[in-house]
Amino acid sequence: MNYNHQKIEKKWQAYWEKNNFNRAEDFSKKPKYYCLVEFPYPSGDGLHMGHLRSYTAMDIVARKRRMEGFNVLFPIGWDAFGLPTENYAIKTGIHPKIVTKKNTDTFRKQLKSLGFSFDWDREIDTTDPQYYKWTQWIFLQLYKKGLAYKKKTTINWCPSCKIGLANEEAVGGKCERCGTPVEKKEKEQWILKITEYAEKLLKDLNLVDYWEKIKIQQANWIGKSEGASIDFKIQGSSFKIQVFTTRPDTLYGCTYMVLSPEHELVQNLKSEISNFSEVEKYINEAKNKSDLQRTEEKEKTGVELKGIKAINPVNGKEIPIFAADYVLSSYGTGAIMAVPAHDQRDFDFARKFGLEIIQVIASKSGEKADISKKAFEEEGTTMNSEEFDGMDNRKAGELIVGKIGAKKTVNYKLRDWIFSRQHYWGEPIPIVFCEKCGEVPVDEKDLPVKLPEVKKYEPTDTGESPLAAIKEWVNTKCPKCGGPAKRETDTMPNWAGSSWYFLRYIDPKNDKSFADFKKLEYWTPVDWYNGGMEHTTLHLLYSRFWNKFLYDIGVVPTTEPYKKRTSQGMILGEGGEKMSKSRGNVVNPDDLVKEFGTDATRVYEMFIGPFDQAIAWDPHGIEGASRFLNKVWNISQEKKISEDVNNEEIEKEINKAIKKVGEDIEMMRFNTAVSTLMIFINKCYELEEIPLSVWKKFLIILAPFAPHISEELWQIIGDEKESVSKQNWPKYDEKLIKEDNFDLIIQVNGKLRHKITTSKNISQKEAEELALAEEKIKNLVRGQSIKKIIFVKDKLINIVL
RNA sequence: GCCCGGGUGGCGGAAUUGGUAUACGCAAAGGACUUAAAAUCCUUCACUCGCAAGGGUUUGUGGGUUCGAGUCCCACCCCGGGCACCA
Repeated sequence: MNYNHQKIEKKWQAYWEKNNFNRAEDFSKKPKYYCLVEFPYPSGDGLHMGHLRSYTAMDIVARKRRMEGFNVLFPIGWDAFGLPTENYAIKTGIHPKIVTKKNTDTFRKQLKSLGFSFDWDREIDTTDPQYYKWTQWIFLQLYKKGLAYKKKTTINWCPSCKIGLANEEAVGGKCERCGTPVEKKEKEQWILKITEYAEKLLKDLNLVDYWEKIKIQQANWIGKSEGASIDFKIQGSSFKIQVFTTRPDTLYGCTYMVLSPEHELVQNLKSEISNFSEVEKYINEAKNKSDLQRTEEKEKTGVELKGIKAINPVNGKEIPIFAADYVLSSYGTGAIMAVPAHDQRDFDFARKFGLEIIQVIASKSGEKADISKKAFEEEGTTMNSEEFDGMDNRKAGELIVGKIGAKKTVNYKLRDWIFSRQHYWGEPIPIVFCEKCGEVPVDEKDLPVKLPEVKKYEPTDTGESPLAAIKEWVNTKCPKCGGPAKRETDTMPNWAGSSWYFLRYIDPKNDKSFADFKKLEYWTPVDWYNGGMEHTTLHLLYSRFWNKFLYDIGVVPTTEPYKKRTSQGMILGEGGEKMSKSRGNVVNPDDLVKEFGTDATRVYEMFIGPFDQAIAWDPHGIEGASRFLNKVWNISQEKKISEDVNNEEIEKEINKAIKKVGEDIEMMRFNTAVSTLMIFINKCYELEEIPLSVWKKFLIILAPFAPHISEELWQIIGDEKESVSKQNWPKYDEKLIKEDNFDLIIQVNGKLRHKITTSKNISQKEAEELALAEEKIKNLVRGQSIKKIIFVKDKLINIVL
């Protein structure tokens, strides 16, 4: 018989909600536990399977923590600013606010139908002016500390959509929306100085318990490299070229220099450069190249700056200077010392332009590494380096830095965060421009700067935000002098609201500050944060940065926002491809809930495979989860479950299951936790009678996975007043888990030949006697001499002939 | 190119420190119940030789260490993810 999941699930969801089961209590005497999942972007498509995987996992953790006696905060909200909503508004003319409202209503209904134990009293929405008021407030604090500044930079420009795109919106050099190759355009942009925190963001990874791969990805993104800053004089000029290098040991092999096309020295030296028109032509070509073209090009290009020479500081040699776009203006000093013998890119360039290649590092063994076909980039022993010859190259590097009086420096790949977007549906940046006073921040008491009502959301031809067209909004008064001023019309990126949302959950209705400090002290840091791997670099880094900044100005109590970070793998479509509408392989959670029930959906989501790996959806797989729950139901209907029943065997099994399921949840090995529950139920199925205490323990450990059916069956037992969710997580008895007997494996020459059940703790001698007494083993050993015997206690005996 | 993962039956996957490979689930086949179907229950199910008892082979490929390797070491191949002219 199948149980009626629809009826049961609705019943208990209503019960939990009515009785405030999931409410987190500020300042409770219980120990606190803050479980966090990434809040969804409420798209028109509704919840997808990825949300389910992450939310189910953390819901299991949250429910287990409550049973363990913690005061749990498990909140949810909406990261609702974003392009799809804006695009929809452009297409339909419906205000993004209305679209957002509709979508969040759908999401809320879906999330509730799945029985997630969120504290709905703390629901937040980044597009709510009462929320983004504080996003703007944080921006102003950054501004006041000089961490937000305006600068002309090249942005990604989509000529078809006529809009500036963030790097993350220019996927593979193409516009995310229309696929047109992205061009470059110069524009004044707001930028946040995240690089100021590069070292802290890197170093403090030691303070947190993130999965190792997440730490590695963060560290790679920050990309610290240590080296030296070296000045090269320009012959007959007061200008110098400063370079950053990680290989000062190769300085004797530096045979030319390269400036990035955008380097200011190229312009400064205009009058000295004899072929300037040629140089200018090259620079303009480079500028107009898209990122796509620039990376697709295999051949190196460049042009020599004729008429000027640089001087290698270590030996006074004159060397030529080039401008080439393989040198990036955005990393280091935008200029390099080129060592073609020991850097493949320089090697390629030198070959093309017929430049000198001097080998200065030999391989460790001393022989000259072959540099006829490619550069030798490994460590080794110095050569052609005057007094530094024959040394370990790293040591020589130190000495060379000393000789020329260069400085040791550090560089990061991490770039400052471009914070401006030319969109409507984002937080307005709270700055005005006064004719007299210049750039002036909006007064904090005037926050929020609300988005104005508009009729059209199309971007303008000039690349400005649609807000620029709203004259009555743009024209304002200067907060300083009261004179005429204009508002900043750019808005903030999506990442803004999500950089601090975990703080707002702590005090979501506060209108005096973004959150009360005492409450922050009680709840922070987030104890466990789970989310997608795709947010490891940007979102995770941005929110760590904001939290660190807020810590530094004394408004949050912890330097790191998240104690622990884990990540779920993607749920793929049936064939192992990404789920997408165009492929038609999207699985809708609503259908699953309707057909199989929430509990079965949750159980299968967890059983489907290792949590951190990508897994293809199997439409039949969920039937297994559904059958399992039906079995659980049927046991409660058909078997005798009573206090009068005793069964040591099943007692042992439940203790094993408690241990395994508990440990598996902590390690996010949900698939084996579910399999443990299944094994236990299969054992019960063979019995006629089950001890009541055992059955109760089972329902408790089942509850985090399948909370609805567990509640119903708990109620059917009828002798407990409180819900199963209010029970204590059971303890297992180590003594009961221990087996008295075990299967002794008997191997001959390492091959399994026989096994016998015997009592634990037998000695090697006893085991030998047992093994050699077996007829089968006797036959195998007969006529040969025993060389040695390996004995592993309580496991095996191996007879080597 | 670099950095992370991963490769085990027809499929998703299990397998503490090296110690019974293939748990659990799906699919499949046979059977029971049923007028029939669904549901449920029972049985079989890595490959292979054999009537059977029993034997041989097997964790991407090739080597190695070991009494013993899915697990450790070396080389290589393939797949997924991230970064990518970062000096």
